[in-house]
Amino acid sequence: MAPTRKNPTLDDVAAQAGVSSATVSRFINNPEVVAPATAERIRAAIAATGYIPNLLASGMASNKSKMVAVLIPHLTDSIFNDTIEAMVEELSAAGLNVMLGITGVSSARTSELIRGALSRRVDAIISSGPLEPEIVELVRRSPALFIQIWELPAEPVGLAVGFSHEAAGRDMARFLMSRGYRRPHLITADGARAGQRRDAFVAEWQALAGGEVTLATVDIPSRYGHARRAFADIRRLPELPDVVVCGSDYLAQGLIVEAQAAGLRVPDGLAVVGFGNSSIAGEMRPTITTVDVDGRRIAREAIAAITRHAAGEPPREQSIDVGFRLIARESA
Amino acid sequence: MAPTRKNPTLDDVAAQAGVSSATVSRFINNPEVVAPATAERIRAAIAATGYIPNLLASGMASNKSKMVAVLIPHLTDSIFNDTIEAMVEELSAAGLNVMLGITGVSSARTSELIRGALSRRVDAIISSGPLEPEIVELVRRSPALFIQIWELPAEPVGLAVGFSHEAAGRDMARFLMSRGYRRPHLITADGARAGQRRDAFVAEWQALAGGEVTLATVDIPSRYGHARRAFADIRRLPELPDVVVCGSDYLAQGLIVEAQAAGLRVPDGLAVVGFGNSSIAGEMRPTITTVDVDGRRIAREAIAAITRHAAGEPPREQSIDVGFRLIARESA
DNA sequence: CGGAATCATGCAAGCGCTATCATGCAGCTT
DNA sequence: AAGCTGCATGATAGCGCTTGCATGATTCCG
Repeated sequence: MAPTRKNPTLDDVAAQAGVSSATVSRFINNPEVVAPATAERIRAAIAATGYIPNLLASGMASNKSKMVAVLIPHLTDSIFNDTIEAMVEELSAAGLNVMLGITGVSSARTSELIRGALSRRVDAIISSGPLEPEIVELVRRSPALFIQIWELPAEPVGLAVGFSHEAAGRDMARFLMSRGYRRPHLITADGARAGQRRDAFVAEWQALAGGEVTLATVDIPSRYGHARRAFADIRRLPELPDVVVCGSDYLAQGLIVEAQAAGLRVPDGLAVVGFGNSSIAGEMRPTITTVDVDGRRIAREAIAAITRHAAGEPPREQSIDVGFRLIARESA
Repeated sequence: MAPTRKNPTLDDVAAQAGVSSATVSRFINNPEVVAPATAERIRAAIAATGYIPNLLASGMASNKSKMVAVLIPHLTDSIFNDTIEAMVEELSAAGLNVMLGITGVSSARTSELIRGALSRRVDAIISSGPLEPEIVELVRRSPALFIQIWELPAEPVGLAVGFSHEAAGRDMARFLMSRGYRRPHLITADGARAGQRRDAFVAEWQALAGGEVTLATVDIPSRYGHARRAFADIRRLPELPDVVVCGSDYLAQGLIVEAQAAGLRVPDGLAVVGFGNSSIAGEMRPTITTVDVDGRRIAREAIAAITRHAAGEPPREQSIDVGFRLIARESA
């Protein structure tokens, strides 16, 4: 093992460069405020000493950590992944580090992770899903910016960046009706957002005087693996639906595979729609009709807000609706 | 907005409980060393003040951050996701927070992220993939434990937890040969590990006096979306292969879909094998023959090592081979 | 050409915690 | 009863950085 000699500190660099540590600190955080000649000496000193800044000390002194917590329900087969990948990339590009938490479906777990994030004095927390009331209080009085994504609560805790799941459900109902489908079957993940889409779909469908809607629920997340059971359940219905509305493209993909394996043609024998416009949706055979959500835009809006917040600017708005786009493809 | 009054500190809690801050600190880190009665008073004081520990200060004073960096190439369609999800869960359970970095294919990006992690004085860095030589040096002299996963380099920088990609390639060659396949086509992601598997496969295949092996390369990660082009390329080969060896189950899945869409039966018309035993592999129609890697075991071994390292124990070994398992299913 | 304005830098006081050492007080032993 | 051991707690010195204020050196302009 190499000798773990102590890390060089700001003072070491300062001594080497013949300036005070304050100047080195300024150089690091704001290079243009130091004189060019000094800057050059400091640059050289940093290289010579192999200095690595200590962000713990920095965060402690400045009371900002340049870190943001990203809390997601799942990683595998998640409809969120594009958003999260975009988020992490954009955050890194903005010089912010990401603290990742996986909440599962438990709001207790979420609370725990939020506490942890607050312990680290994160600059912002990006989350989604239900919150315990006491944690809302905690978050409210913390200086960290709280951002809820993929949803637009009536009263956001901090900022919300998402879209209306009701509108998405409603639009899908109209779309399928206009395409001539009459017996939709909804497979919904057991969560709040999916429930909103489902309820809005059903309400709109009935308003349009459509036929009976059958419903099924799967565990969160709505994933490929649920397809076998979901399809078996469909076969047991008294009357076969003509279109299946899935909570994710992964589930939709699984259903298509099952349907085809059972000898049904998609969409003629059974149509299928997904949700999220995951990369597979456009590649599946048949390509999957779905709802596109611009994850990268969500990421960008969130990060712009964080940047403004960090600069001390007051929040501009409480929620940002990034909308969604229904993409009609081959599967329905 | 709620009044952002200052966060209570250890001293506030101490005053409230009528003890010194040192005792409160001890209580937090090691509850059993304080007298039960005192402990109770402190517990009450923490609740009363709404104290949230400041892990930045803690980390700075103790020189350990209770944070580990996890660096992965991708999030979407990644063969790693199960491992990462397990990793994050197990780390959280062990009271460690996760700093996530997405490296892409660039080792420069990896270096940058490692520097960032070192800046935060992480207790460990979990990474995979190629490293720039200078960063190896940096990591070597840092007190953080460096763990390479999903591979077993000849000379690990710190600890390696993975399996032999050569062995995996070799075993797959033997398996396919024994099944009677004669014209394999390999679709390999453009990365080191996949390359090792490919080379070992080819070498073994030739040693077994098998027929010609055709090769193709796709971008990292080896994902579903590559399937269309990959399949089109296969059709253009002078002679159709009898089995396609894919770099991931996602790609394998895509190929099966393409093959079926083209009227080929899998495995009779064209067999397909994947890699990684992702959740879809066992659910696809036909189910996918693949290589299983125990991601959760990798996570657990890594975390056990981190825990020991944090406790000051010397490292037990340089690399841990978790092996792999070839799972024969319907697709080949 | 003198005083004001501007600029680059230094000084030093923390930020909130941990860890070492010291201290006082019980409970034992002989 | 005197001395000792062990335990629970207190006092305190940093950990490495940022930042407001002070300072000295330039520059500017009437």
